[in-house]
Amino acid sequence: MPSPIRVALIAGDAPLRRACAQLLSQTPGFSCDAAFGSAPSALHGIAAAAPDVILLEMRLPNMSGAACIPQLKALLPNAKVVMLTPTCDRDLIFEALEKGADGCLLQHPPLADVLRAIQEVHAGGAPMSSPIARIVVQSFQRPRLTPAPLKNLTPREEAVLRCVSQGMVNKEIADQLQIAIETTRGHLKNIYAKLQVRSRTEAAMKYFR
Amino acid sequence: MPSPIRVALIAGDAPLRRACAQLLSQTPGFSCDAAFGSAPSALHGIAAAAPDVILLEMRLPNMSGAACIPQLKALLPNAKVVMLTPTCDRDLIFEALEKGADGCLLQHPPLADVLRAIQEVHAGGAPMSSPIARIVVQSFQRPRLTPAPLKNLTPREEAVLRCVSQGMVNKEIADQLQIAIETTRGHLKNIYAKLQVRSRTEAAMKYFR
DNA sequence: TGACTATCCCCCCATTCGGGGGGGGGCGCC
DNA sequence: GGCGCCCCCCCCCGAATGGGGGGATAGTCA
Repeated sequence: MPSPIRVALIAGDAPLRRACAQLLSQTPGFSCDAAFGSAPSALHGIAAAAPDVILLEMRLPNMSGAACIPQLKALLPNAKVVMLTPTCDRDLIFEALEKGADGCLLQHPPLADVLRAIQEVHAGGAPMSSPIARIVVQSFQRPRLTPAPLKNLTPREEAVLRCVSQGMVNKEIADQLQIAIETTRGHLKNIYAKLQVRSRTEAAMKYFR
Repeated sequence: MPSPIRVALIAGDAPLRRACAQLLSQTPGFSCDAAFGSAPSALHGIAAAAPDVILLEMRLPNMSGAACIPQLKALLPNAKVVMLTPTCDRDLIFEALEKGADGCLLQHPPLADVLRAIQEVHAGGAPMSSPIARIVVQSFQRPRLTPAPLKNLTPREEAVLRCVSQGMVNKEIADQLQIAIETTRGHLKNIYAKLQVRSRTEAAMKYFR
């Protein structure tokens, strides 16, 4: 029989913490080795518990849960971090993932799912509650939702704009595209008009938003 | 009893197609209304089947599966698309998600998971096989590997740069930050030096890489 | 055939930009 | 107290930019 998955809890919400701890202690294959109510106490004591998986509540007193992920990862490079979020707030989720969270669950509804999520993250997966997974997947689609407004650019104009977005000046663009500087400027004027902007920087930002 | 989830299959791999179709037909709550071996035949006949969920193999003869997602979505705006991918190729996965896939499964191992994935995607989730979810989550972490090079900017310089990246000209930045134009220019000079760039556009692109 | 568009090139002109100087005052550190 | 850094302001100057004209060629489409 494999050794249990060692889990640590960091949650300001005491009932949640107790419920998780109890669940983990009572379920074969899991052990709850540490539970903390705040980020500082966790950062101070968690190394001793050496957990495989850390359940981390997003909203902690004094400190965002996401903010302490890097420090947790520094202390325990091999531990997996699963966030518990009260809401589907995009910014919250993205911040946590960017900081290095390995999974992200809604903390409200089914605590039973937590067990499967722990197994999954421990096995190298990235468990996410359905609504969160949806948000994450949609974040890939958004960049493509607005190709139309600048798709009325002609191929040549697009090429010019691509050069602009690489920081080239008009002369460099002209050389690159083998055209006269005046032609480059002509294309740029059209681009500005079509994109409703006044400067190359604005155009570049629209191109690479 | 709810009506079954109507599923359509698009897969060049005949054994896979047969296995899925059989599984779906035999499981209560699901129905397999259409199965196609290629993208063109699917695009031609799928509207009649009006599926709720489309299982789409990534590698199709003549055409990438991802490439036909937009057309499928155009034909059936409410249908959810779940990709079946033979490998964990990053580019393949990201392409599919960007084109509008709602979920992504490894096609090899457990066909049983397909049923849960169909339910999940139909309920508004975004089912992903563990390794794929992991890749997706990790894609959020990489962008943060390079915040340092421009973190040596002072707070004021960062504010100026943020304004620049919104397309503002020096005068507007000065007004916004309540400073003189010459001060704005001074900050900009420092920013260019620190970021090793020669123009506001280049700086803006580095800021919002 | 004419209308339309994309692509290319040229002119002028006022403004802005980038790069180079020069200051000052404030704050923290050694 | 000196030193470094940040923040603020000013000068000059040449080049780049944006906005306004103009026109030429070629291809598509009705």
